[in-house]
Amino acid sequence: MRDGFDRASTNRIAAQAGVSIGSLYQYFPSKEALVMAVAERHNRDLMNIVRRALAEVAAAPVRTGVRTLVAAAITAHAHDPALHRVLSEQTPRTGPLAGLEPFNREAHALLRAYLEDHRDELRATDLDLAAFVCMTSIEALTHTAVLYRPDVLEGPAREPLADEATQLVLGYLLPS
Amino acid sequence: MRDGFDRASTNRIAAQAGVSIGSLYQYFPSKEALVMAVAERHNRDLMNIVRRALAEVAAAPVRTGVRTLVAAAITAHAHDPALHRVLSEQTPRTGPLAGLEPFNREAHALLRAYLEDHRDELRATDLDLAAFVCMTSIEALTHTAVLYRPDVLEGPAREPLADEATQLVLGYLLPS
DNA sequence: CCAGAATATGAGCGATCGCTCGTGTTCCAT
DNA sequence: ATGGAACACGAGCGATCGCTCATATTCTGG
Repeated sequence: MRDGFDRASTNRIAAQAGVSIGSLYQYFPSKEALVMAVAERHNRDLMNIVRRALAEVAAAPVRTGVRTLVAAAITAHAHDPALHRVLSEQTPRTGPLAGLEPFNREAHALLRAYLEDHRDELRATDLDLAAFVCMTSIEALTHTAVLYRPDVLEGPAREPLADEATQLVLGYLLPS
Repeated sequence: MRDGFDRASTNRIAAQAGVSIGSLYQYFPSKEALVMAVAERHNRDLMNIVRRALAEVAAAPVRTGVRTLVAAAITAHAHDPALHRVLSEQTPRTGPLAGLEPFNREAHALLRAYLEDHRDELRATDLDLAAFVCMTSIEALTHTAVLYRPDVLEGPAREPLADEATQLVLGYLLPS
């Protein structure tokens, strides 16, 4: 039964970190604060990858930009996958840890801004909805692939999944 | 901190069910078994929806069939969303509850079989990968929408999300 | 009506949790 | 060298967990 957050008891965390629980509680007022600190650092790392990628493609057309964004999503998910899995699958959206939501919000807002800058290349009109569809699809594909299907990340083609995800999103965004 | 499985203590479950814990443990040998029973019933319900939808579209072309499959995915996710969220987000993929994976496996296999029956309509060649991409995308879109974006399920258009998801998948599957 | 089987009950056991606090140790200005 | 601030320590508190078991209640065939 116990897994994720609950497997990480404060005593175990302290032992693993090589300090006593007493010391641990001098730096973090509660287990919740400790988890928040870990989660926020992780999310900051991820957002840096996302922001850098979006800045990099800001001037690039959607047709080539999406590929870069997909690659960035894979890179982001490959960054400490075990931690990412626990945080994304076990963080309650309600309750004291709900503050992690802004990460998704910002990524969504940034992607929407990029799409709006390139709206003349796109088929869709509701760019908020389009950004939601792209974000969710890319996130799910890379997330699932990194955690459960590492085989599709390095196949006969160099990166089959990245190619497919790019196809998926471009076929959706661009006019046919 | 406590949420999901851990918020549901055996004593609370028993009280909520209107029986004593003693009685509860006459029917389920452990909390794990109880959770498994709940999860299996839920997954059976979902698989029935998926199987029925795939049987219904078996002879239909991809262009019209995908829309039905997307609708089925939304229906499935709308079936007890709170339970679905706990099961899908908090069930550890490793450990004693790992037995829930076959659900995804079967759905993936069924979709792949459908795609193979219609391979002459499709652009892709690796239908296993294509099934993975479609499953993951549709699942993520409907899952996220039902749980966190109910607004995109009933907008100005009758079902904006269903339309977008169908566009996404068809644009990916069909030759341009 | 009754014996025994089947079922229901909940106090409480041992384990584990997050966390406290009295104590020991290290460091540095004087 | 010394006194005090800052830091580290871990035994153990109170709460809660999953679960047991001695006991009470209900059902059923003769």
